[in-house]
Amino acid sequence: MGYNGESRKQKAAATKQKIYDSAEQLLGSKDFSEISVDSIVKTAGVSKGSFYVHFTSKDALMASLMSDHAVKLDTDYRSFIDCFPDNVSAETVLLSLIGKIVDLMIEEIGIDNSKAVYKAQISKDFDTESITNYNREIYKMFSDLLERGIKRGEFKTDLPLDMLSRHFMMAIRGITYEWCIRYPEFDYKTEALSHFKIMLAGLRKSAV
Amino acid sequence: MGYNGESRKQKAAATKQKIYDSAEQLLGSKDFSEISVDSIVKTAGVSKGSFYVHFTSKDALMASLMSDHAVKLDTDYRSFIDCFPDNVSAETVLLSLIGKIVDLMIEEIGIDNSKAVYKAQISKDFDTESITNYNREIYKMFSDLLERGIKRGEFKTDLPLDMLSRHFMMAIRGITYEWCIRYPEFDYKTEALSHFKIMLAGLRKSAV
Amino acid sequence: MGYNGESRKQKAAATKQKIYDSAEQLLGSKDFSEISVDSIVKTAGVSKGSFYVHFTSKDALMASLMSDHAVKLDTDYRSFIDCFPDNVSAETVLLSLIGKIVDLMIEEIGIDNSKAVYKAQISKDFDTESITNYNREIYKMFSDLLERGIKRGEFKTDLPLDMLSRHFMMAIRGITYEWCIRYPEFDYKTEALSHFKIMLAGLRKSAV
Amino acid sequence: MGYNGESRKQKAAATKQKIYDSAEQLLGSKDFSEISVDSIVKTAGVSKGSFYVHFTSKDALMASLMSDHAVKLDTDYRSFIDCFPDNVSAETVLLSLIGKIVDLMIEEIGIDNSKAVYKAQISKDFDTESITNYNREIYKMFSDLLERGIKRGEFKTDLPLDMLSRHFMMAIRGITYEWCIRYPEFDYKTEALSHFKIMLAGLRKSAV
DNA sequence: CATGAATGAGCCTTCATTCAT
DNA sequence: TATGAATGAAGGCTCATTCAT
Repeated sequence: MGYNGESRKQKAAATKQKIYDSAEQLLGSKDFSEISVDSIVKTAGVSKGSFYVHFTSKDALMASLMSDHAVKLDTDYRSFIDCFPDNVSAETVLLSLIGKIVDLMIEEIGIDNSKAVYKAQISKDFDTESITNYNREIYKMFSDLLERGIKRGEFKTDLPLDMLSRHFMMAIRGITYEWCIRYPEFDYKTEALSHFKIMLAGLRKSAV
Repeated sequence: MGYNGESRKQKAAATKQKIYDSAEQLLGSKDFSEISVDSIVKTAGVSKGSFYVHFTSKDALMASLMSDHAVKLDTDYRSFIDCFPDNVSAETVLLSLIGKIVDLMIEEIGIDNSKAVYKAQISKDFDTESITNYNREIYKMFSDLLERGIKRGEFKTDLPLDMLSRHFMMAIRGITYEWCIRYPEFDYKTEALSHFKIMLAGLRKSAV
Repeated sequence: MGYNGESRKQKAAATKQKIYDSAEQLLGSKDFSEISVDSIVKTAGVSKGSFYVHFTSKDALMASLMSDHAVKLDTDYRSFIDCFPDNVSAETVLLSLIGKIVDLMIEEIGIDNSKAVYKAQISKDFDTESITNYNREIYKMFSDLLERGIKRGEFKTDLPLDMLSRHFMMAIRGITYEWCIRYPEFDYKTEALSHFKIMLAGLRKSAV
Repeated sequence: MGYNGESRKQKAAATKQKIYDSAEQLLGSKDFSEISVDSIVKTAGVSKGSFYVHFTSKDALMASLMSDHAVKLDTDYRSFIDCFPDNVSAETVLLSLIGKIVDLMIEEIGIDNSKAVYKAQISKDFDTESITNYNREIYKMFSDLLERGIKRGEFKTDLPLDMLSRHFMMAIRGITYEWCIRYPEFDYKTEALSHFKIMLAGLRKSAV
């Protein structure tokens, strides 16, 4: 019986994962509102009833999906930043982080999920709290690096730190949005680096 | 009879406008795909049949909505730019244009239509040609002003003009997106001006 | 004023005719239930209101259409029959009539109207009295010719005249139905003549 | 659980049958295009959603309806023919087959389904492949019997076998069509037998 | 846990008809 | 007569969700 229970748990987890994976896969080629529970369970090869055993609703699944990505990204970013020695300039680390963000967006998230996220945030299709939290984390990283740069005299600015970070957030978002709507012609990484070079130049000898 | 004919036409136009306005209003609180023709005609207080008398489809109405705004904005921007005397610095005009864009977004388009537009572009729910045209126009204005600034020696940069303009487009988009998802807490105009001051500073004594 | 009244009448008649012609034209390429009043008035270039000025309903127009064809055909058949001299054998006239019927079906009615008629009779889409009358007329012609043939000793049969005529009606109908569903591969005329040769042979030396 | 599963399947099958039967029933009094899914489910006493659980579309249901009848008829005809001893004349078997066809049309198919079939074939409302197959089967039976008759010297004819069979098909169709539009006054069986007696007489001592 | 039949509101669109002008 | 805007009932179909087994 104990064994049986274990087996059932494993099976249940497997079922949940199958649904999860299928949803992610479908989200790749379609829009949130275009994906039906039917299509998810069909792709997963499970019954519709199973879906509602593991997820309270379609929205809940989507929110869960987002959350997982966000957590993964947070971890990746943090460990990326932590690898830089202290003597590296804030500007260098910031540009590296931009590059890393772009890399992960392309490789980990993918264009379709990115679109989904950007749409979701605007239309509040489902709970986007996890995304918001995730943004807060990136925001904090920008903030830390900018603070370090200011303390070291790399940057000069009259703007408060949180506003400055927000500008960085908005910039990366603008570029990513452009990527979403101009894909695949848009050279995401080149544009991002180029864009932030302008911004960082504006901070170096600031007249703001 | 001439008068009567006029009266009927007026009534018809009024009906069309009612539908139009209702759609715009609903687009505020909801997503395009969440708005039903039913809800539009109910809000407008007309029959569903009337909807299809005046618009060939739901998509057509939405496209029409977008197009009208775009045309109006183009005109406004152009006449705004043309008002500046030649001796005004490109930086001043650029910052003024940013301010003007923000003003029009807030007053003419409104937060809800803005959301709709941003979503529409990502999901290609319907024909976004008018939006594309509109963007092309703003892009051209940025390009013209930046070119003038470079010729006059205000800006120094190694970047080609079209890339520079694109960075401006992306920046304004990033800020507007932020406004869309942070409304009403977000101070759209202040953030926009502040942001572009950084970017323009980055162009003034360029190390890019 | 008198002239004016005349002019209006003419105009009205013209409008009616335009509607009429358009309906006929559309009936050529589409099915009765697939033709909308909208499409008719659009083709005719008149308003929808006009349609209901001249026809009480869509059904009424269709019935009228059928009736006109039927009357025209009746006249054609009768005058065709009357052209034969008395000394021509009944069999010859009968076969000629079959040929004539086929010719008129192909040239005057057309495959699409034929289909429409055959469908209409079964589903009673609209008033088919005119068709029934038309059939009665053909029936009468068959009856007359068969009677003549029997009187002259061409045919021998125990069957009553009306039953015999009905068999002819059914046969021509079966062949026409086949034409309707096998068009354009089906050789209507050849098949029809061949079919009736068998039937007439069955009457010549009857064991029925 | 095994039993329960069976019970569920049975219930599902019952629902499908209810929908099926309702469609058949409605097809009696109305035209295919006049029957709505709404009316079917209302008659069946199930939800509209259920309809689409069991049938992929309205067309699919209709095609299924046709197909089932056709398969049943094919089987019936064949076993009927096979019962005759070899020494029975082809004419006798042919007339018996006509009688059998009429019997089955009246008892198994019914006037309403017959109408539906005849309409369907003309308007190609839905997939009529099953009907075509069914016709092919009857056609083959006619062909086999006629061939036997010719070989035995019962029939003499210059016409090729396939044309002869087609004439039989057209004849039975013409009579059935008459039944469809003259029901209930029309004596289907009597007329059919009488008709084919004429045709067979025409083949016995052929002058064709 | 797993199943999948059942639900019914909702979707966009079409259409014959009416009626004020 | 002529117009065409207005109507609202259908139309076929989808879909997230429930629940008995």
